[in-house]
Amino acid sequence: MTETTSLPRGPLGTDIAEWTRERIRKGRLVPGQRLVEVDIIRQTGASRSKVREALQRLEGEGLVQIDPFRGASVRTASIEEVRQIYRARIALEGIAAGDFVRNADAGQRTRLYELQEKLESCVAGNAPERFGRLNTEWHGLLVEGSGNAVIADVLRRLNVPIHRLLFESFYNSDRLRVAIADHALIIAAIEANDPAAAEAAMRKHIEDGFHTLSAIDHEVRG
Amino acid sequence: MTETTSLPRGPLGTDIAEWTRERIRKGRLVPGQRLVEVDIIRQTGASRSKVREALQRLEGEGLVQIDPFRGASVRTASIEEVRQIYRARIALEGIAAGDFVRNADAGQRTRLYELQEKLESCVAGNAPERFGRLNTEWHGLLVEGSGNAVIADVLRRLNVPIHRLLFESFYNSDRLRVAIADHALIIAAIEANDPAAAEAAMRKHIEDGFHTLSAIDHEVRG
DNA sequence: GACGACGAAATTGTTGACAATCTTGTCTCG
DNA sequence: CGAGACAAGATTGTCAACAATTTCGTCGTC
Repeated sequence: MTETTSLPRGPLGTDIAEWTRERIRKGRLVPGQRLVEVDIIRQTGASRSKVREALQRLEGEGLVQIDPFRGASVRTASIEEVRQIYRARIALEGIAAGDFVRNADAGQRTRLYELQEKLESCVAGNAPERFGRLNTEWHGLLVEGSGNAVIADVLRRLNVPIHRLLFESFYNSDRLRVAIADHALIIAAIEANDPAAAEAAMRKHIEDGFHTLSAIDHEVRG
Repeated sequence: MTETTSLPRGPLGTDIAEWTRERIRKGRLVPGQRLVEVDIIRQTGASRSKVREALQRLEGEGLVQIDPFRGASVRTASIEEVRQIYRARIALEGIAAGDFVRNADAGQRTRLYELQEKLESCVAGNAPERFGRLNTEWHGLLVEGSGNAVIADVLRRLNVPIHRLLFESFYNSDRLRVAIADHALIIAAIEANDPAAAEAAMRKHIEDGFHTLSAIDHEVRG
């Protein structure tokens, strides 16, 4: 009896968490905004237990902050925290790039190259939204090819809190060109079977990304 | 009215989580063992809501696994997952060692040296239990000195699932001597103000640690 | 004795009601 | 007009009862 299709059950706690996560990502919920349980219940149809479970889950991920008797609110990530997150990304995606060289199979390499070509097509078409999605996919595929699910999981959690910033104006066409050139360097190291070079190129790529983000932040906040 | 001492409240959800976490660490709860809610209620005096909240929190940390209508059980970490965790530690503690050289103040450096001396005294006294605690403290201080709270948090979560293995027979006197020699190399790089060397030494240290652990595991499981 | 159906006990999932606390609007007094 | 006291409403925290599901022992049949 493994038949579990179309059970008349409401959404699970993880579903609510995912739903809220996505709303934060899309900028629908801004930092500091309070997440009232009843509102989420109305909009999702879930029970209060599930909503509370979801909010606690999101607190564990660092996405929201829960104060006693004041509920959950979208947490604001300071530029200093973003810097620390990027430092962690440098370490983790760096080693993942090296491990991609060591562990990725032919299919994964091919898919990486294909994604790179799609990314390049975005420059001409000037499609920053599409670039964002493909870029996330590119980085995700690289980590997947490294064969390390633990690192993949940690990175997923680290990346979420800064998606809001990305939606500001991160992907202007200058940054697009630089990012694609960085990717090309990483791919060259992969094709040359040089883990150390791949790691170094990835580190530089992410560090540059932070510098761009930092400049934008400095500009926005005055 | 910030006076909140001695509120007549039962233990919080986080307290129960901490309590359970500690029991898993100490080996009191073995992998696969089921965590029955009523038992935890009896032993801690907390309400069921709190216990369930705690278990969900622990699931988020990857310490326990929750199946529908079957409850929570201590999750087993395969040797492959441990390998992936160590790979992440290599990346994160490596970069933290480099950042310690860049960011740590004089007091943190001094404390690191003092801890190293205490660790050395454990070799003569043959006190593996004390060594374990001091070693955790040493690594914690190093990450703290790197000035990166995000990395510190990620590492705290990563380290928990393998504490069980450590209690088997990781800290025999041979391993003690090797670990202390590794630490000495890292400290030398710190004193020489050489971030790259500190990172490289830390990477080697953790990689050796995994090889030791892997050998023990291979031996134990036949 | 092995195997499967059956049912009671144990365990987890869900809901709703109530208590504790915060928030907001209003009123009074200076 | 502004500041503080007060009360009503809104929101979250807690708990206990009930429903759904699994687990385990028992019994009957082959």
